[in-house]
Amino acid sequence: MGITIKDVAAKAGLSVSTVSKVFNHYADISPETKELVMEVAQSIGYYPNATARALKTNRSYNLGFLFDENASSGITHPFFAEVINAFKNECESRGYDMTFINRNVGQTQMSYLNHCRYRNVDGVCLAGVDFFSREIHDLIYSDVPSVSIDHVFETRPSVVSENTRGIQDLTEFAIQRGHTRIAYIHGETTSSVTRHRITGFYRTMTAHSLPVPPEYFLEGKYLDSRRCRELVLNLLSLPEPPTFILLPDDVSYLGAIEAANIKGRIIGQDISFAGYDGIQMIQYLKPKLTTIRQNTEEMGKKAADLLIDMIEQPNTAGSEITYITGKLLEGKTVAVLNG
Amino acid sequence: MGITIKDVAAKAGLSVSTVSKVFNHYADISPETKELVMEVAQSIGYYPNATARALKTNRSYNLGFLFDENASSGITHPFFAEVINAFKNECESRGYDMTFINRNVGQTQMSYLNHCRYRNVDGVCLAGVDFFSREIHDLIYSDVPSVSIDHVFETRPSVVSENTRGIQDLTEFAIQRGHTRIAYIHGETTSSVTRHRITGFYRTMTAHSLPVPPEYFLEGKYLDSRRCRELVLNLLSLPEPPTFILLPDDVSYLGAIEAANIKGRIIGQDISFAGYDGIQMIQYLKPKLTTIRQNTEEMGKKAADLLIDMIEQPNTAGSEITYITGKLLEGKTVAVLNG
DNA sequence: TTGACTTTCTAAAACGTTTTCGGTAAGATG
DNA sequence: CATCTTACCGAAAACGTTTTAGAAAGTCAA
Repeated sequence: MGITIKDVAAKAGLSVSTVSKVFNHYADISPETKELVMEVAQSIGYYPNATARALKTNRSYNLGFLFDENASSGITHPFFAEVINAFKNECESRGYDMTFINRNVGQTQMSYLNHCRYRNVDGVCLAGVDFFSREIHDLIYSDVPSVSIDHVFETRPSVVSENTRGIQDLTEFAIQRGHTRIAYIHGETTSSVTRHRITGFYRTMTAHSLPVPPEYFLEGKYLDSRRCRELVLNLLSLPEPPTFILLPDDVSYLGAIEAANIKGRIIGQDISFAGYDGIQMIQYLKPKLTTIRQNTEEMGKKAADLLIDMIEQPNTAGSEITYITGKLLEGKTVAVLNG
Repeated sequence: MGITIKDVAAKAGLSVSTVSKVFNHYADISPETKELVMEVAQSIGYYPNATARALKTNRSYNLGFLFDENASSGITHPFFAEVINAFKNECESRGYDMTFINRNVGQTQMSYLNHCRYRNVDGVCLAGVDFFSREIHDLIYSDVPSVSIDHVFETRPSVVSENTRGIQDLTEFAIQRGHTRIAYIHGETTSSVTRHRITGFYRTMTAHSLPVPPEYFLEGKYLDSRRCRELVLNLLSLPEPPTFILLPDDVSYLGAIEAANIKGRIIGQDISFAGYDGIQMIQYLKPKLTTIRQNTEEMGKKAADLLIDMIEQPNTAGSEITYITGKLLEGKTVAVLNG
């Protein structure tokens, strides 16, 4: 069909092997031959075929990205979109392409592991999945190189954002400004991200000998502003409402604003909020949200680098954990009570 | 390395050809043999290798997605993210995977066309690129099947959202509510999307014999709320400011809100706005934005279907244009002047 | 001149499939 | 019983590469 290495060989009057060697930078090729081959290749528009190459070398230069199996938000998720984008950019600059790994390929169901094998990906990056499922387990403990984001497996490298630290900073920030009645609407406890954040929260509160009454500690959902709205309404209806509320994430702030309006509270005065993620679009809201800006750029890039390093130097592959620190973005949503 | 068809053949006591035929649903296989092969394959965890298959059949079951070459927003773009997600989901349910096509694979620059050939994609979908560039031209007029979103090439099928209609509806909506001083901050004129929208705007204004003074017609930028803020400020500082402003898109509304606040205008009373896209997150803002909700789900799905149909039935491949109609979402940002 | 290196190239096998073309055996037909 | 079908299976070539092992020709020292 297309132009193959044979065409180049024929036109250059050389063997296929020689042409191949030129493209793979072998040493035993004279400069003249090299130049000739390149010229001919250029002139007839030859480009090596990745599939054929992959078949022979068992290297596809294709990386899998596995995330969000329930596909509720998918690529649309503002936080993951940024991470994926950074991952993709780093892949590309290192010569790899990226393919999404999923379970339903056509009619037939396929395990993640099989999908990886089927596509011959050189490695796979996991983010935002159910890290405790059997399927993920099978994949992680298989021979396909992998790296996980915001979850650590003992045998694989991982990139995790310092969630404990982030919530600690936020809580500390509130306390420094005189808040003592601090509530936390956290995300789903099934994820380790949430558990780390909860740890950070309790740790800080305890350090300052502040109580956390059970009605101040609620399970919310990530990215669900409607649910957040309800929970904030509940909190504000309490006989003794909190003065500061930690939200699951930035998107939840949309619901929090509504709840505050309904209750006639002025944000940053009568009630204080903090989010998590540092999503660009949310930062445009008034009042500007105090939050932790996650370094998504770094997370995606680092994940790609770890994965590719592992692929290219399998001997040096470890299971290191790379911590990415977020940054507290001070907005206008936190009242100063001890002015 | 992995488990191959040979292993299955050996264990089942059959030839490689027979096993292959089972997996490709050939007719000349007895039910018993079929079952045996499936059983053995299952038991040793065999899955056909897509690369080998691709090499032989010249079909990779892999689709390229090409978008946003300058990578400014990339996958992060709220509108494209939704389209891509829908495209991806439809691909998957029809048995295809998706790979992003770009230009910089490793150190070496590679044309889009070469990247497609290199990866052996069965087809490619284009969205949000510079449709007038040479590179895109080369790709579109090559033999690799393609479909474009929001731009039409005569020789290829395309999916376009009814942009002219959308702006028409919005403008009409404003006029019906008594607005006559209507300004339009449009996006970059390099895209045909913008040009269609502009057509819709002028057409409606002219139909109602309403003037469009030059100072009411400004070139903004998509997704740039800061720039929008400046332009809205300018408009509101005019001796005779407009009462209604069409914004480039929903994200721009963030800037518009700021500008209105600065100028002390109450949105939906003193000044009216309309956006475009219908992005979920923006809909949570107060006051709720009147906008056109683009049917991104349908756009992505349809693009995938067109592309796959073209690949699977090349004879029936046409160059039809599929129009996707948006839906006017009535918010609270438009004042009624003729109440 | 000879042997030992170097340098540069090539032949051929291999990667894991698909697919064409036959082949064999069993059953059907006369 | 001989022949024709039919149903099922396999051998082998091919897809476009990479890579190993070695061949051919040139260089150089003794």
